Amino acid sequence: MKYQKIPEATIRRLSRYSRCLEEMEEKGEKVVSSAQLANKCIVNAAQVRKDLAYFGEFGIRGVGYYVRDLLNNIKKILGSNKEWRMALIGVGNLGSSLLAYKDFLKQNYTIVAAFDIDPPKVIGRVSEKLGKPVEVFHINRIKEVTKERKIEIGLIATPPSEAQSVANLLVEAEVRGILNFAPAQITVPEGFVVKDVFFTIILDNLAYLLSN
Amino acid sequence: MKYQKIPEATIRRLSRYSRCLEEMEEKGEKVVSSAQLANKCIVNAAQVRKDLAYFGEFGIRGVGYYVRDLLNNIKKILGSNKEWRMALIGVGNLGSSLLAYKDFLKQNYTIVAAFDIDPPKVIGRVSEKLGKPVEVFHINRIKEVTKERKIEIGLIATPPSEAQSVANLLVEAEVRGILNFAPAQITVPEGFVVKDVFFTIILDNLAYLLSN
DNA sequence: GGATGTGAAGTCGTTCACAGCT
DNA sequence: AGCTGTGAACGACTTCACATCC
Repeated sequence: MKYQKIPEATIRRLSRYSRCLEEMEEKGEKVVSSAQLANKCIVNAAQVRKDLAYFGEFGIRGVGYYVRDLLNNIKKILGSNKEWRMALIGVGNLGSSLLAYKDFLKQNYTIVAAFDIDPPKVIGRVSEKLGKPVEVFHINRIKEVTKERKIEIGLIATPPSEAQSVANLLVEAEVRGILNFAPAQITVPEGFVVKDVFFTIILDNLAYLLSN
Repeated sequence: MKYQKIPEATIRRLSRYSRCLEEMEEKGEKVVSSAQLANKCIVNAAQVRKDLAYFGEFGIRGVGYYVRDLLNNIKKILGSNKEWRMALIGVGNLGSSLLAYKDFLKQNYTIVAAFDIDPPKVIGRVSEKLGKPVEVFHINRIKEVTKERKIEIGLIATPPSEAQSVANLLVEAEVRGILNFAPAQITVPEGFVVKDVFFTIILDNLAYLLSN
């Protein structure tokens, strides 16, 4: 198949297929058709096949897809087959919630360091994941520590007013991926990636749908 | 303008315009052009005008939009000009994070009750919002309490295995809006609305972009 | 003059329908 | 016979370009 630009929506769906396939594998199911998977994820069967076709041919005509193989392939595509090391910036209200909420992370995403402008005030807080506390450093050690701990993703959980300057620090430290929880528009240079998690937008969306 | 179906994306952008306009209003800016607003939200100026055009004519040709008027109009469209009363179901790890994270909510979204299968174990936990604790009820009182407290939105923060049955209870209690934090596919009847907040999907998306 | 509101064009994503394998 | 893989049709969203109005 010749190259095409891959829609964002396709990537999101792959993530959902991934979760469904994990469930199926646990149940011991060996083979799945695009129709079955589509049904489970509430999408169109052709959509499933097209999504997969962007990346190769993973199925067998007349049969379907081997659950385990497909799962492995999708994880490889998504990059979720590797360990991702993350830093949390801003250990306030939201930040410490994220540290405490161990299910926030699937196995392969780990917070390995945290930063704040006032680390002493928060030194007692820990992640419960694996029972291991997460060290909280002063924000001015961000470059040094991210290097040392091979951090690839930063979680911004500061007040919105600080979000852009924290993003700048992450860019300087060559942390290429940012998950932004602060309700502020932040911009980064080419080659860096920001994904926003704005509860407000989702709630407003819900409010709109409820109001008609 | 004749009726057209309104894209979801338009609604999400309105929410962003809303936040930008609030900032502008605080700064005392009176008038804004579609180009300025677009610039601030990183979208196309025609997009801004088209988004607004779905709902009416809010601008003045040759001038632009009055910040305050536009903001009020957008809030009215979104339904974010009213108070929304919410219930949290599942006061475990994630749930108590949501209770503790007061910035999670803008002024007009309030958690007014929480539910769990084991309320005594969590009775001590409170929301810090306005310093008022949030009462935790046993899940079997959900119908009664949502009625009494006029709850319109439910936040599902249970383990994924319980998400669908909790959704069923909310439907039965005529809570029409659901924000689902549990990584599980849930379905509801016509007339009800579910919005998912899946951190995993967003992280996988980030992982994909970083892996190319 | 200058910015809005909007039909038309363009781009992107989804669904259909069927050829091609197993 | 059955299900995948995919070109083509369709539909949805975005951007352009300009007529319209202040």
